[in-house]
Amino acid sequence: MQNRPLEKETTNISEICKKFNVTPRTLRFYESKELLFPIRIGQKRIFTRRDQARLKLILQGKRFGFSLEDIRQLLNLYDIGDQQTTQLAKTYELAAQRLEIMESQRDELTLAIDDLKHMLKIGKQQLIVKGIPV
Amino acid sequence: MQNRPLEKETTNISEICKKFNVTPRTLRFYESKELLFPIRIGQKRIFTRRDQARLKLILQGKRFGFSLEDIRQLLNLYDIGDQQTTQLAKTYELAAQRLEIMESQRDELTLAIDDLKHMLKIGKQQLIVKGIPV
DNA sequence: GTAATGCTTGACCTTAACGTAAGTTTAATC
DNA sequence: GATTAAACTTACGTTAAGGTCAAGCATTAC
Repeated sequence: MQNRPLEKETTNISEICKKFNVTPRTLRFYESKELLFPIRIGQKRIFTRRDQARLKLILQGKRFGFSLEDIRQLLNLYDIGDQQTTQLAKTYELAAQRLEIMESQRDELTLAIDDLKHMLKIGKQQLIVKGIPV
Repeated sequence: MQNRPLEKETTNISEICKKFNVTPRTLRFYESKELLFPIRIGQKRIFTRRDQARLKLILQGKRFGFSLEDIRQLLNLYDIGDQQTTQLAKTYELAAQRLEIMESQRDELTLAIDDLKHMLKIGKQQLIVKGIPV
């Protein structure tokens, strides 16, 4: 009732690469930057469920143009229970700032989308005038 | 009635730098990449109104993570009247694709914002439990 | 035993978007 | 005419996020 037999808890590097469509180099790079913390069996890396969760967030963060360093700091939010109290307040502050940035970013993106839509409309008319099917 | 005396049509590099908060290097770089086409008086650059309009769009585009090369291609939309018909259709296509990307990007951003808000809520409770003012 | 995998570490390479520094021209001012 | 300020060119430097070898273990496959 408390285990989910179909989800492997840990796995090796090549499985992760397939699953998330990244290269080994990327995973090692993220480890070197302290974004992931695979455990070692001998000298091989084993990625835990926690690593996989973090990786998912890393890739998501990248899509919004966050730097790896930004992401590293944000990931601490997920470890919020483990944090020292002083750190916790700081991390909270960071996240709050980030939220503001993201919201204004979304607003601007919305504006840009409207602009682009407008341009497309004009472009479409041009095409129609010239008798090109669109 | 058809001239706006308060808006200078052309201007030199330092004015542009102030106005748009960029460095001369940036402007020269954009010129080298064929994003801007200042005219030359002797060896000095003179930026036209067209250059300024383009620069505005460049800076806007950058904020959404577009590469300069992407932006260069999108800028062609604004020169739509000058375009060859064949190019026009292609550019339209490019812009339409970009619009889709931007819209899905906004959707994801919205999701990420919600996630982050959720995390902040949790973080806030933690802080309150520990008696830290927030 | 040896061959083929799969994983490892190190080291240097790459691209984008400028920064920065050094030396040169040009225009304006004293 | 000399100085100074603003622009210019050329060219090497920088940072982020990996790519791309090279060389070396360790395990399994025969």
